[in-house]
Amino acid sequence: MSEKVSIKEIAAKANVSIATVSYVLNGTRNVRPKTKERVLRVIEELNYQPNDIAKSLKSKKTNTIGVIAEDVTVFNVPEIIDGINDYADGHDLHIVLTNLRLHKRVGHNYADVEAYRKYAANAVSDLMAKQVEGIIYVGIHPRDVTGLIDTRGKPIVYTYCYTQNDLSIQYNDEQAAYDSVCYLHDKGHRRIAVITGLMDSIPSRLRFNGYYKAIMEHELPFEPQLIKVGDWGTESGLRATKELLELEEPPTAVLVMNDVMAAGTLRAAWEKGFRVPEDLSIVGFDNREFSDYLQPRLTTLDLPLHEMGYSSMKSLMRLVNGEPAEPVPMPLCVLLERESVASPNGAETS
Amino acid sequence: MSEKVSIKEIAAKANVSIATVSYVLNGTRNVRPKTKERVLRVIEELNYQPNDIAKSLKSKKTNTIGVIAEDVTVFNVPEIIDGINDYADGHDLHIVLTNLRLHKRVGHNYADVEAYRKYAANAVSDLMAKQVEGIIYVGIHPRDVTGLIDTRGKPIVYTYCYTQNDLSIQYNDEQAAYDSVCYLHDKGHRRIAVITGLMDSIPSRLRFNGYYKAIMEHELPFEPQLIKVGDWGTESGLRATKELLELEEPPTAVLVMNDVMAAGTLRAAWEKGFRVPEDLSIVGFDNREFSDYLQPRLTTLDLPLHEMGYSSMKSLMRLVNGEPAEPVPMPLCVLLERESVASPNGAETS
DNA sequence: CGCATAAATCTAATCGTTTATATTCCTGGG
DNA sequence: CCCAGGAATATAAACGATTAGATTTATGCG
Repeated sequence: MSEKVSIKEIAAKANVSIATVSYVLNGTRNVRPKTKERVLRVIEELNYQPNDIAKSLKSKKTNTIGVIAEDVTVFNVPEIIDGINDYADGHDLHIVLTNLRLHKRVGHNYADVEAYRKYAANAVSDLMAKQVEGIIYVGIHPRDVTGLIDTRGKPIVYTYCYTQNDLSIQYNDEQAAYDSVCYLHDKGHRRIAVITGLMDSIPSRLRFNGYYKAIMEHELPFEPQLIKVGDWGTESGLRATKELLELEEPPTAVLVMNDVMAAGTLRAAWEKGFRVPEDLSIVGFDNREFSDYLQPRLTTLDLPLHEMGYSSMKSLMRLVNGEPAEPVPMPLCVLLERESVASPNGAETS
Repeated sequence: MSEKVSIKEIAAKANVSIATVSYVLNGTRNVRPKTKERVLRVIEELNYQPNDIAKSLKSKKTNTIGVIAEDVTVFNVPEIIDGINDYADGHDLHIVLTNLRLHKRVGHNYADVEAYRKYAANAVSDLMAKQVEGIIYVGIHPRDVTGLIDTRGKPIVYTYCYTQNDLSIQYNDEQAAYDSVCYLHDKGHRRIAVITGLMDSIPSRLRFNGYYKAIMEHELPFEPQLIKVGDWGTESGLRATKELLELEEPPTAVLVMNDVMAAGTLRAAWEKGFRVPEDLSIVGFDNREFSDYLQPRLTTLDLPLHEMGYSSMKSLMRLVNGEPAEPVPMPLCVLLERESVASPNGAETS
């Protein structure tokens, strides 16, 4: 009912032209105070609500950006979206969210890019039709998605995944692994093992680089038997840890490349009769919520997800506004010290 | 560059009127095959992309609904959004997501409704301006939000929270608690304790109703010392459980009203030397992801979050289409049997 | 008081579609 | 071969705003 009030009705009732109404609405031009007040009153009376659709049509600006998430239910995505929203809120921007629902549609077979290229393509053309100003693509697992998406020249920024030709925001995996090995070294550890994720994944390799670099720099033993390859699952963490603890000379600390596997590590230690952190120190990765409920509470690396989202939006808006892309420093992980790390056998902190 | 092709350019190049182009695009009227083909070819050549903004302006339909989430980073929200998206995908609908970011803005003080009424109001008027067809409001904690939002007559459906005047989709808390007590009874348990959340929360009360009802129906002991009030936090679960286990006659099973507290229960049992499930059976609530990493893996109630989202959208679209609201059966939780429940002391399953 | 000039307001075109209505083009039967 | 009548297509008016440019109104100064 009150749906139908447009500036035309306002204009009629206030005895001015629609242009004048527009001027008072936007302050685009001077309007005599008397007139302005009159118009404002009518706007109030008629409970006028602006219509952004019409505005967008004329102005060719929608102040809307499209977010394509491969799967919003994956643990890191909501926090990234939160960061995107944070920026959007502060800049009068709106988000059209497209959820590809990859897990539900193609299971865990991310390698089969063709299978969901069409989902992405559909999402993109829908968003284009909606005249979004740009697109943010949120991958669920870090990997190279070059060529997955054609935006026909509209700005796009990727996050949590890699791409060759476009801007992509990803946290510094290598640095994080490096930092945590240094941290363990500082605590006095010398035999530091690592349990990786699947080695065909980019972050596994980057994190391993960080581990390797730190080991070399501190001239610590780099022994193949201290390197275990997991598959990101909790069972693999359990198995790998058991192998480590059965070594003649077991490590005193282990860097585990995600918290899920670290949960398995904890269990293995318990089963083998190793106390954590007294006999074995553990650093996890991801700061999953449950890592704080584990026993002991897990020391782990917090991912800068909010910052990634925020930063993606910021970069995207530069592109949207035609400014040149500027290099974005990689967001850093931060080590959360909780209870799963101690100095080994009464060794003193160096 | 190729941005600017509209049906006008198509019309010109194909030597037809814009109306004809529109007809072939929408199949609204018959078009001679020859003409149709010609138009289609030009569309292809010029790489025409439709403009939904213009379409919406004329047709007064945006096929867009607004989702207001109090906080997308809260564990249950993404799954609800996923359900919303699932419905949207199948019905050519789009989602404008507004994230109120309540945790970040007002901390955990949800009681201070006034503090975020303005956020909600802003979100609503933005969405109205964008001409969404309806709104879904996703609360973060189940509570009554009546009067929080004025949509000026546009359809709105609430989920995960309660409201007096509008439609609200919430799962069946009472039934879930009832079912799990019956399940424990079936397993042979007779002394069944409960650890509630804060008792000023609606789900705590509903779940307690379910517990009470089942206890009464099976004529089980209803003793005050078997009822512990927690605060949803893991520490409170730990404390409450210790008290239970220190009882002269401790319970053989306990229903814990969320998995976070249940993690504390597990820890308490371990500290007190009770084996789970041999000496103490535990049923949690929420099916948080980590409940599967606990030791033993936690038997818990899975929340029908996806269904709630899907169902909210379905109900909303009925309203949008002017159909009468129809009663929606409350989505049900489902008990996931894992490892934290067994029959007590060799008692046999009844 | 009259007029130049500045300030306020209005007119009308436009954005990219849809869709009544008008017009033109075919088709086939007499 | 003509014409009625239906099929195909074109014209033009919306939808609700913005914004040049035209027009009107107010202001100040000689």
